[in-house]
Amino acid sequence: MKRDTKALLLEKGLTLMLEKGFHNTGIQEALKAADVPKGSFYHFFENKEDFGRQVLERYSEEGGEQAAAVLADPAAPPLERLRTFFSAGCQQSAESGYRGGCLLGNLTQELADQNPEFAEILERKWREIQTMLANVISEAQTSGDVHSADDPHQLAGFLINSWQGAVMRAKLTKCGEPQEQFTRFVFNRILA
Amino acid sequence: MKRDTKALLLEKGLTLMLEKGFHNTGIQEALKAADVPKGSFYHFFENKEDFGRQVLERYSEEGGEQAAAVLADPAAPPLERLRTFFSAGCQQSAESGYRGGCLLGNLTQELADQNPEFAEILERKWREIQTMLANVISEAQTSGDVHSADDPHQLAGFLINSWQGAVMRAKLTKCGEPQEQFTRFVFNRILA
DNA sequence: ATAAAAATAGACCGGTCTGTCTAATTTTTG
DNA sequence: CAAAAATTAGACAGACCGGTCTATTTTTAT
Repeated sequence: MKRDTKALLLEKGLTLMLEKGFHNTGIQEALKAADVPKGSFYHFFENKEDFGRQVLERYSEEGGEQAAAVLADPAAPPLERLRTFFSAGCQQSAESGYRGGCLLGNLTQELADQNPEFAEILERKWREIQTMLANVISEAQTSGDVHSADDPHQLAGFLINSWQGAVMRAKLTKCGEPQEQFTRFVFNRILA
Repeated sequence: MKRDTKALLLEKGLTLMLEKGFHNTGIQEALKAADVPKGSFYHFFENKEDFGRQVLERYSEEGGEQAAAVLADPAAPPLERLRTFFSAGCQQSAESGYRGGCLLGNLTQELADQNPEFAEILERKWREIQTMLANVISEAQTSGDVHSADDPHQLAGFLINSWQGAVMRAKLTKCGEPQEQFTRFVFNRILA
């Protein structure tokens, strides 16, 4: 039984695309990192775009599961789940040395204007997260943990967009301050 | 008297890099757009990185002047200046058809992990904006327009990062909602 | 065991990339 | 006007890009 070549390629591709972006990541580069010949690549993937799509799919599935495990956890009160969600993000950024950031954010910035099909996928992913957040906010509102009477979906949109801005700035400054600042303002001034 | 070739190249380069990013913009492409031969490019610029730096410099100088004109306008009360600043951003995004976004944000996302020298320049630019915002916030606090007693520089950081997240999402959805949402939450829930 | 299918292997193609080089031309300056 | 400097001109180089193609090897199914 041998190692799954396709999964290995997706894994290496994820690492590379996270740090270097889509255009600046070469197929040969991923191939070399995985020690796999070119023939295999075009056996498993149609072309580079297909590869990128699958890398994104894999990333967002994994991230989505993680997020769902936190945000839909019935054992914790909704506001605490929100805190856990964002502090997990802070932790992950720190663990990676503030490199790479968020693939969803990176590809959005790079491809939103360049590739309509990709853009559609990306927007769908954002909405998935936004919906998860909106549900928790809604719960927190009915439970009284959150006093803001804002529309949950709008508030969720504001949070996820703002958060992404903080992640980007953290990638630039290589420190946790932007994300921690975000957390502080959100939980002390907006929710709460 | 002939048109300044260097300025023309920078102009075309800005347009291209705004929409396509740094790596995905070719020198030949900019040359063709400006109808200028290659010899001129390497006469005016050391290399592609130098070109990118100068494009960024030109963009941020112009943007900085615009921002300063609004944020440091002694004729308007500080809170109103803040409103004007962000609503001008909304308007510019709309006018461009939500294409391109913000060069500072785009290059940050693309180059933060790739080019330390570039990263340093970018962070300096962000801090310039952040400082301008912090000054207005500070004014608004002492004038009583803003009740939040948060540290102006931290609040300014939160605002500019969040705003950038909204700009990115707007570029993806091709609509003004993210930025308008940002404005609503900031002025109704955080300031005010 | 054997036929069919899946996966591996890498040479090769046309195109594009950044960057170099020499020469011609234009502009400026003494 | 002439010498010097600035600019324009574009062929060329070498590397790398995504993608194709044929052949071989490995695995699976009968």
